[in-house]
Amino acid sequence: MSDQVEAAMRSEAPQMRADKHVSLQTVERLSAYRRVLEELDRDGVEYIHSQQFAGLVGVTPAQLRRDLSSFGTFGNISRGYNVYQMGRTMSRIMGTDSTQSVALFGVGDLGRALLSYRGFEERGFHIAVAFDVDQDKVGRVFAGRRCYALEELATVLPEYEVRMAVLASRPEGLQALADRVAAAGVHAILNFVPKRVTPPEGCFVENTDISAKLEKLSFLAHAQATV
Amino acid sequence: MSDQVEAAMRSEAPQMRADKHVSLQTVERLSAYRRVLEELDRDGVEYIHSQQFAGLVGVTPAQLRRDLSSFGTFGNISRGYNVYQMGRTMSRIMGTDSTQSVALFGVGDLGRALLSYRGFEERGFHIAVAFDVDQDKVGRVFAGRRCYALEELATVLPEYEVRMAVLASRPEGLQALADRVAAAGVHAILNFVPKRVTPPEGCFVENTDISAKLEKLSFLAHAQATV
DNA sequence: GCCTCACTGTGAATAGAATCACAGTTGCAG
DNA sequence: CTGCAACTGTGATTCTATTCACAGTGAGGC
Ligand SMILES: NC(=O)c1ccc[n+]([C@@H]2O[C@H](COP(=O)([O-])OP(=O)(O)OC[C@H]3O[C@@H](n4cnc5c(N)ncnc54)[C@H](O)[C@@H]3O)[C@@H](O)[C@H]2O)c1
Ligand SMILES: NC(=O)c1ccc[n+]([C@@H]2O[C@H](COP(=O)([O-])OP(=O)(O)OC[C@H]3O[C@@H](n4cnc5c(N)ncnc54)[C@H](O)[C@@H]3O)[C@@H](O)[C@H]2O)c1
Repeated sequence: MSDQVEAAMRSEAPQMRADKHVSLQTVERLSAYRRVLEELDRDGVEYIHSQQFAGLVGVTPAQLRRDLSSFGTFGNISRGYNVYQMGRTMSRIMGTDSTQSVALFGVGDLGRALLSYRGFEERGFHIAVAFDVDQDKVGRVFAGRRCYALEELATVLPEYEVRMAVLASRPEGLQALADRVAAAGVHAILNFVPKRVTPPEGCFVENTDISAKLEKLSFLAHAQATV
Repeated sequence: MSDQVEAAMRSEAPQMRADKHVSLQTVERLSAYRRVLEELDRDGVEYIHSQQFAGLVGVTPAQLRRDLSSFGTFGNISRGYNVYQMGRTMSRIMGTDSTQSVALFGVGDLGRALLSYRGFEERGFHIAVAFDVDQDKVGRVFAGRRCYALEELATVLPEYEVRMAVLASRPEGLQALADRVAAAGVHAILNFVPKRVTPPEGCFVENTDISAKLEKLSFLAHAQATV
């Protein structure tokens, strides 16, 4: 093997780590890293140092390096990080390097907005199918995606190879819905319904409570006003 | 003052604290606490202990007590917490005991879903007005709310006494938009656009990145699969 | 080929959040 | 009125995340 090839391998191929513990907070920053890497790649940047990279993402360089180090070693000491290479690696780590099918539950106002959103495809997610309890909606096609009745869940989900689910239904029966979805083989649920869901066995649940965000902001704005 | 009255005051009136430091994580749990208190109140529960309360919210009793203690003392040692009283106090702490006006920027699919959502009013927020750059949308009324051109921002926001803003526009010019909004007197921004915003001076920014949530879930589901 | 410079990856130190554990209180039973 | 049982609020502790700081390294200049 020539020195060039060897050197290239050393500097280009990230040493991924089949590692132990990765903090949840690190995971949350990962998508921000990937987004910045994508922009840099579009701008034709080949290498970037932790200092500038961190500046673009809005974290400290130390934190960036620490986060990355929990997945392996990526950086070339003098040149910094290879933008393209590392973007690919991030996608691989997050499992978004190939498109995954997602199912939507609840084709209301929010559900339809999600269905017509293009951004998910760019990030490796495809809402392949929708479900609703409303008989007026079942059988119809929304933004190209068919809406099924909840009863068809167990047969339809495997058919579309659905790995993740988004809940935009109603608070009533939310836990039961989550349990059914998990039982049908879904291992990750994104929940928009403002009600607590106890994660079913073997299934991750992530909540997005928009009102809660507003409340947090309200508190902060208020608190500052009184200081 | 009779003993009864004195006892009642001691047990019912929360001792609020004009306190020092409140952790951000505590603030985020506050809305969950309030939601549960509301449900309990609807169910006619008068008092509840930290143990059961924590169970309903999904935190440990110790954490609940610690969180509450950073705002003052609420609990009656033997009877627990007064559900109604504490619900009111939570609202007051978060500044949601009276309705606040919110402005929406970007009347696209997501913006319209937010406009027709009833849940915000229940939580003390009222989207009073909308803005868009699209001339087809300016002047129209969406779910009862008028859509203005961005240029009218400086005059319209004070008119509606807007305290907070929601951004559901596009990535282009996002920072400039945030800066303008903040300059018009808004101190808190909820941003749905997947692009980093540097908080303008004196303004809090909270981001909700739905794709990032999916990416996090994808990572978790993947990671578990390989364990 | 060697030297220099500035960068990464990571132990050590610090800051911060969650949990433990209990002193002190209070409602209530008798 | 007294004693008991059980709860809160909080100091002390543990656990986790972030930042510091530097040894070791590689690219590029000469
Ligand atoms: N619209 C928003 O902007 C917004 C904002 C924050 C939170 N949310 C939450 O997101 C959820 C959806 O909001 P929305 O405005 O689209 O509500 P919506 O009432 O317009 O739509 C809900 C849809 O879910 C369906 N549904 C009800 N139970 C179901 C079940 N068990 N399985 C499948 N489908 C079911 C209904 O038939 C309806 O079509 C609500 O829980 C709401 O609180 C919405
Ligand atoms: N729709 C979704 O489900 C979804 C999900 C996640 C994130 N988002 C993000 O939310 C934002 C809105 O999504 P959408 O689907 O409604 O997009 P959209 O393209 O349907 O609507 C965007 C609206 O914002 C307006 N706009 C653009 N620039 C503006 C500005 N500077 N000031 C005011 N208005 C402006 C446009 O005219 C348009 O009406 C996007 O940035 C998108 O990435 C949307």
